[in-house]
Amino acid sequence: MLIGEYIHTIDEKNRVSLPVKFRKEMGKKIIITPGLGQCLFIFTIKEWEKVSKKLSDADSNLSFLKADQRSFNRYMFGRAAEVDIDSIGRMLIPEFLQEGIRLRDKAAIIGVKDRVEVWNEKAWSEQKEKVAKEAEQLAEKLGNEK
Amino acid sequence: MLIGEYIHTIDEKNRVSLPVKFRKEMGKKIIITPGLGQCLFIFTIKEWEKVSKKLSDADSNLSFLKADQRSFNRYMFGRAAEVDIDSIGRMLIPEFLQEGIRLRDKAAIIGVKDRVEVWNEKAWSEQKEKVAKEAEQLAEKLGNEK
DNA sequence: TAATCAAGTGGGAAAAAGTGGGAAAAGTGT
DNA sequence: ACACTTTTCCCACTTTTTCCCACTTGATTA
Repeated sequence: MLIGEYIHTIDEKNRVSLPVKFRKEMGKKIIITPGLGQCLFIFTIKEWEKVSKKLSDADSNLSFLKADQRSFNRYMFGRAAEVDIDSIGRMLIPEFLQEGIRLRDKAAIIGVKDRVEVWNEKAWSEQKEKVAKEAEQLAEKLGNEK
Repeated sequence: MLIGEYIHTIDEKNRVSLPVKFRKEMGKKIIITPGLGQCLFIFTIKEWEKVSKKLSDADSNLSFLKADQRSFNRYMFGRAAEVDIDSIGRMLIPEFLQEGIRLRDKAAIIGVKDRVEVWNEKAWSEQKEKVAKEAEQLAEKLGNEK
């Protein structure tokens, strides 16, 4: 399971180390897409197959209008990139994906169960702060449902 | 069953001894997450599997499409850590988890039935004091209702 | 009360992880 | 075909983490 938070450098050649704890699970090839919220998603090939299938399936539980569906898919597929992990565990993040989330210098790399997210470090700490309060209430609710 | 209170040092390398009484039950690998209130939760792997299942939406591979679910999963999984217990029974608490509860110097380690909690020592003694009063009132109330 | 043992604490050395950069390879345009 | 840029691959340095050993403290018992 992919969990935890890591702050890594994005260097001049657009490379970022994938945290060691994620490497085994992610394999040698990954898919990077624009995420929802100010981040990127990273999927394993396997996970991406599941996700992309669902996304492109018009009858899925997504109640999108066809036009919306199309443009949403265009967005996800059009910007998705297949990326190799180099011999020492770094991935190369295409510049067109960096722009969207203002990535530079330091990136926060977050494990979220079966995907990885990449954030601008600052945006991540703001996100955390924002969610902290809501999360506690939500968690309490979940806890009570036991 | 995990019970009792222990005050241990958190050293410069972010290590804390797990009380001997907890070691057998916790095993060699644990999961640390932000808790409810000013503390961290420590789960056994087994317990975490239960908890994480409940947290994630079991019916949908696309739980990331829902904004609330997304932020909540991010918060819980992103701030969870799988941690090894070293050969003499210490665990390493990631700094990003320490920040949230202002952990430093002395930590209170509390057994709470099937999980362990970690508190800033001071926060814990305040918490105790607060609960003690409430408990007294509650007991009195219960007594009167007889 | 000294010796012994168990639990907890601290720190040095080795190993691993992360970062940076040079050189070879591939791609592009003239 | 050549010069020039971009990408890829690999090596080397630095920092962090892990592993292991040893000391301290406090309880136990002979």
